[in-house]
Amino acid sequence: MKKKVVLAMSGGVDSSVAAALLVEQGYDVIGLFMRNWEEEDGGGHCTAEADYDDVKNVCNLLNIPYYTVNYAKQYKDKVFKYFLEEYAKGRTPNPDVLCNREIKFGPFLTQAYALGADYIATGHYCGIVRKNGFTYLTKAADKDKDQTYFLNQLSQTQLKDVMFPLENMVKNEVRAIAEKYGLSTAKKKDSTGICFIGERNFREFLSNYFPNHKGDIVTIDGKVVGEHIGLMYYTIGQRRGLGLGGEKENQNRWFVVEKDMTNNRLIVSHGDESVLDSKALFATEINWIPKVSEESEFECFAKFRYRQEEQKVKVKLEEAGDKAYVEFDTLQRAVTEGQYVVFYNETDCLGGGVIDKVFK
RNA sequence: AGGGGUGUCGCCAAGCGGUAAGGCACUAGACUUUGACUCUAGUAUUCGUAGGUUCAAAUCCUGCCACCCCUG
Repeated sequence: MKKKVVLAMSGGVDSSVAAALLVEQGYDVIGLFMRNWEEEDGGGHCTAEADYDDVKNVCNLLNIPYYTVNYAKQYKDKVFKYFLEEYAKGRTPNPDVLCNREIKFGPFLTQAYALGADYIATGHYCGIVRKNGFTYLTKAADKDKDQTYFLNQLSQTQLKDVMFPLENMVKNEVRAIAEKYGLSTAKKKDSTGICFIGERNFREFLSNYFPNHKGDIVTIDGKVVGEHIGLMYYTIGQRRGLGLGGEKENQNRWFVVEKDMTNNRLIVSHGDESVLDSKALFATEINWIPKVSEESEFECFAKFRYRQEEQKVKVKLEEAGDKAYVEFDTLQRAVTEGQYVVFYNETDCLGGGVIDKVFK
């Protein structure tokens, strides 16, 4: 009896190739397409349609069944609500980390099991290893595409039956396989932007949810140099979008140093960037994979944002590992509250948590 | 009212008779399953304005306008 795998298909190359590989490996594959975002601003919801068309094409070519599910409500309640709340607090959230925890490995998992899945698969670039009764999340073979950062919040239960068919693949190979199979997605551009919402003018998008609350842009010394359109539109270390020109004595680019929520002021500087450096952070809501360390203090590596080199850090656990102080080996630029700190050793993703406070 | 100074792209700012540097902003791409960062490219037929001198003016001359100082 063939093992049944339910695969999350987005209509991109990665999940398309994952489907082909699973079929090749002799699994009984079912494709599931998620539609989690209802357009509210009139604009084209045609992308989701086009993506679903690709899913259909690929599934028909591979001769596997496919279904579509809609978790727009769950997405809104569990991901988007948090996203807006965080912005309202002046933080910079990472909705995609939650999207994985709450949707792709939430209702989707349930649905997959309901369809009789033995395994659940996605087109993520990351690996999975099972030993000693635990499931480990490992880094992808393609170091450049590694997506473990976004999966740092997954529990053992969620990972239990997960497969990542692309774990040993490099992007080029994936493209090549797509070509070989003649998949309609072979040359499709990688999708970017917030998961399910897609790439868009971020400022314009946020403006649908927040009133413009203008205020002063001031330098560290308190000199007013401009006007901002609302603090939620900016994030620490940001340069573009400030609209600030050069000054006679200092022609360097301006950047955001801090968001003063109480006074509705955006603090900026230019030139010396060391004001953005920090030496430690305090993280909350930490999820450890596969389980919390037995030592309350240890060294490992960490990333403070996706696509960053891993940094050497020292972790000091608090509250049974739910929270932690993380000290950096070297100063880090623009570590931002609301983002995730994700821990690694040489081979595995050890989990991660929300950056709640940053220490300079 | 008198004396001095300044007016070059949204912001700074070179140029000072030979046919508009540069930086920042901005725009567009690249990169990217968050937001950022980063990278590449583009961006003044025109120099406050009206005349004049000259083969040739942002650069010289004159009037006017605006702004900034100082003196009353």
